[in-house]
Amino acid sequence: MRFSTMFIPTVRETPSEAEAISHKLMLRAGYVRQLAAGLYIYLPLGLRVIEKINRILREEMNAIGAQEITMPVLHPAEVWQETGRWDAIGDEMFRLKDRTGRDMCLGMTHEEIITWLASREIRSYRDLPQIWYQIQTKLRDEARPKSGVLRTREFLMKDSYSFDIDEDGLEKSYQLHADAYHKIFSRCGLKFYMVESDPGMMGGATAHEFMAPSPAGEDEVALCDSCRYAANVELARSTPKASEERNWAFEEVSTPEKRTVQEVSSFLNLKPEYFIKSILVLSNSGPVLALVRGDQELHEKKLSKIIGEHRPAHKDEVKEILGVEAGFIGPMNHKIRIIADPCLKQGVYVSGANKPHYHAKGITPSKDFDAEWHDIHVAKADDFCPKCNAPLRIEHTIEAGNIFKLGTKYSVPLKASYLDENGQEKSIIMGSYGIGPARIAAAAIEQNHDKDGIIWPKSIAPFDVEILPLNMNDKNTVNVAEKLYQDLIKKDIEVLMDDRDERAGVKFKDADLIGIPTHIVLGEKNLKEGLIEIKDRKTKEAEKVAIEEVVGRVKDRIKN
RNA sequence: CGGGGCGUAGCGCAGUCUGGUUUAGCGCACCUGCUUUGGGAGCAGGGAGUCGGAGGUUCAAAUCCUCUCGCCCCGACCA
Repeated sequence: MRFSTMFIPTVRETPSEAEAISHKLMLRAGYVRQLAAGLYIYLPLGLRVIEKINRILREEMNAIGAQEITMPVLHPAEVWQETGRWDAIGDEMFRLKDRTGRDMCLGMTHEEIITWLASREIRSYRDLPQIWYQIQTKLRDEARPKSGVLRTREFLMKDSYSFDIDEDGLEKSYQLHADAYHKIFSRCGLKFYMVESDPGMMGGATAHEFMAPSPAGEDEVALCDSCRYAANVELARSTPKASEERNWAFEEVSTPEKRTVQEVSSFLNLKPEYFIKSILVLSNSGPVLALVRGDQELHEKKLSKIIGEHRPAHKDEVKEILGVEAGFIGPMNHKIRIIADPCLKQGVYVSGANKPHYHAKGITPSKDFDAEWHDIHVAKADDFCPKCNAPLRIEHTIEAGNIFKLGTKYSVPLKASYLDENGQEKSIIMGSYGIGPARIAAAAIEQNHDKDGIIWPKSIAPFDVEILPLNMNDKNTVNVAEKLYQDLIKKDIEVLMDDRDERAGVKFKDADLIGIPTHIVLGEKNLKEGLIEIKDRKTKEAEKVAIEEVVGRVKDRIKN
C-alpha cells in the first residue's frame, strides 16, 4: 500500500482522554478513533492488525479440529430465560424489544445460542465430540469502559464451545484449547501466563485465564517462579509469612481515638502483622465476624464461598450487634459466627478490646476466642506459594483469553442431550473458550513500545516492511523505491511505502510511531553508491545493503 | 452506582478565581506562494470557534447561579 493514498491519520499530540500507553499510541499512530465511551472505530491500520490476529486464531482453532460458524448478535430473550441468565444478569446486558414488543437482547456471549443449536442438531454419541467457534462481536453495557480498546462495550471475541459425551472428553477438549492458546499467544509475540481463575457466573469447576503482564492490566495474578503455581488473586491461595514470636500477657491498653490497624499500629509502635483485623459482615444467615491479620486484606470472594452473599456492616449496625463502636471491636466474647484466617492460629495478637478507646494486647486465638478456620485473605507479594512454599510475586496483567469447563450448566436447561451406546439419554458436557483480539493487540503494544512509538511483533504487524524514500523530488530515489515496492509485493511481502512528499524527519517519526518492524530507507547519497539501508524498528540498527540484495535480506528478516 | 477531574477551532492548551481591557487568544495541523529537503523545516499570507447544551442573574456572561449532556481517572461491578 502507498502511504499517500492509505488513510493513516497520525497525530503529534496525544488526545487528552488517553491514559494507557496502548490507547495513546493507537490514537496517535492512526489505528483507531473513539466514537463514544467504549466504542471504537478501527481504521485501516488497526483493522489489518486485527485481521492478522484473527488469521492466527483461525489457523490454530482449525488445527485442533474446531469448525467456524457465525451466530447472530441479536438474540431472543427466551433462550436466555431458559438458562436463567436473563434475570441473573443485570444492567450489563443490552436489552431491547422488536416491533412486536418481543424481548430481545444483544449478545454478551453465546453459550445460550450455541447450546440451542446443539440441542436441536446433536442426537447421538456418534455426533460427538464437536468444537464450534466464531469470531463475533459481543456487546456488554460495561459499568466502566476504560483504557482504550482494553475494556469496551462492543468488542470482537473468538469464542469456541466444545461438546463431549463425558468428563474425559471435556478434559481432552479443554487441553486442546489450552495448547492452542499457548500457540496463539506465542505466535502473537506476547509474554503471557496461564493462571487458575475463578469460574464465576460461567459455572463449572475449572477455569484458566491467559494473562499478558502489563501495568495497564486490571487483573492481578500471584506467581511462583519455583513451581510455576499461577493464579488470579481472585482465588490465589498463599501462606503468609509467620510473624515473630511474642510473649505478651493479656492486658488492655488505652488507644484514644485510634481505630484503624494503621492508627493503632503506629500509636503502639507495633507492626500491623501483630494485629487481628475484625470485620463485621451481614450475610443472609446473620452477622459474621471475619478475622484476618492486620497486614492482610479480607478476600470478599473467598468469604462468599463460605458464608454466601454478604456486605460489610454499617457503623450503627456494628454497635447494635456487637455493642461496641467500629474500630474497637475484638474477637472475644461474641455469640456470633466467627471465620478466621488460618495464619492467626499461631501467635498472640492485639485487637479491639470491645470497649471504646481500648485495645487488648496478648490475645491468644483458640484460647480467647473460637473460630472456624478458612483461607479468607488476599494473597500478596512475599507471601509463600501454597504448593512449594517459595515466595510469590504479584503482577498486573491483561486478561487476553480464558477457558472454562462448563459441564452441563447450559446443556441441562436447554436440553442439549444425546443417546449413548446403550440408548440412554445424557446431557452433553460443554466447555467455553474465549480470546479478545483487541486485547491481544493492545497487550502487544503495552509490552512492545518505546518513546517513539509502537514496536509490533512481526506476526501481527500491519505490514512486514515500510519503504521510506526520503526525497520524493529525486527521480532516482523514486525509481528505485518503486521497483523495490513491486519486487517485494511479487515476493508476497506486505509493504507500506511512504510515498508522501514529506520531509525525511516526518517520515522517520511516523514510521517509528506506526511501528512496522522493518524499515527500508532510501537516501539520495547512499543510492548514488548503490546502497540502501535496512533498519530494525526495535533496535534502530541499520545495515547498508546493495540495492539488488535488499529483497533477499528483507525476506530473511521476515522469516526470523 | 459513589468519589474526583475536564469540556474554548481538527488536536494540545491559555483565558474562568476577580463579569467589561478580546472582533475570544496561542502552539500544532490545514490551505496558497517562495525557499528548504537524513529525525515532526523557514518566511509571508489565509481559512476555521453557536466557548458542550438549556435556563437564569446582570446594562453586560467563556467567566457568576441552577439544571442537563458528554468524556477521562479512582472505587464498586464485570458471564
